Amino acid sequence: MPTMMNKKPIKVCGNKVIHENLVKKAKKSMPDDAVLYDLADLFRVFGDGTRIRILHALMSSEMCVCDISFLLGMTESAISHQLRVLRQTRMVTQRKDGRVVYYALADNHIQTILQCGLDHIVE
Amino acid sequence: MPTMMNKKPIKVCGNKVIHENLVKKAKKSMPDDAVLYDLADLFRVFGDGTRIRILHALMSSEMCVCDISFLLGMTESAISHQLRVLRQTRMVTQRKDGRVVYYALADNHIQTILQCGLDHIVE
DNA sequence: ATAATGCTTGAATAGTTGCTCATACTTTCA
DNA sequence: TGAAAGTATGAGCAACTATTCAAGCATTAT
Repeated sequence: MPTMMNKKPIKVCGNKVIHENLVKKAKKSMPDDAVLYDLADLFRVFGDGTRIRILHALMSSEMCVCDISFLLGMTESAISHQLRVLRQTRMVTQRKDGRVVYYALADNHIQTILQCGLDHIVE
Repeated sequence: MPTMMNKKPIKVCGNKVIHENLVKKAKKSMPDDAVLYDLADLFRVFGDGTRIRILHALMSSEMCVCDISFLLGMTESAISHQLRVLRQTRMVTQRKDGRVVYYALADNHIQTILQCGLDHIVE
């Protein structure tokens, strides 16, 4: 299905070839830039190997910083820094018990998005 | 539902508190690191405002570089650079017609993932 | 041919990011 | 009270990234 038939390029916008109708249509269907930037921010948090592994680990069960640190073979400091990012973006929640802090996935949207991506990876 | 009941911290791994059973369970359910890093790479591509807007625009219809450039109010060079990233990660496809190059979403997984994220944004 | 158009590309640069290291905070235990 | 355990945090640095700028390529028009 050729989308472009009888849509000849026409001159607009200072010597640029533009398909006016396509651009208008696209513009109409686009959410506010703010929404799309928020969306990018969301995906950016998932866009790091350490954070993805933390999130996947928490799918199994809540865990403390030590557990995650041991599981991923990384320093507690590095994990704590990433947990902060996940906390600030409300992807995980904290529960303090004595001096141990347990982290858990904030809601099941997180799992859904992760699974969504995994489905694409495995083709 | 307290996940942690009767799971007292035990000493493992050089003076660290570890919930051995939880860590083992998490480790079993974790895909290979390679898979999770690929997943992170996938999300990282979505994790940029310009690329997200390009992808969303292409949900409406295929478009040429000029169109996208005009729609997003950015230089063709900047758009072209990002399109390269999207091309290399097989998220968009090219179709050349004369000196105009039309880009389109590579497959509908892309839309699915985008929608998945949008659902989370709007709560 | 020559010029113009649409797009691509490499280098340069400013901004961002993830980890390390040292330090500090909080809670428990002796 | 002091020490230790678990975690958090700020500074610093190396690695990465997105855009700009200038140049180049391919195709069409003159």
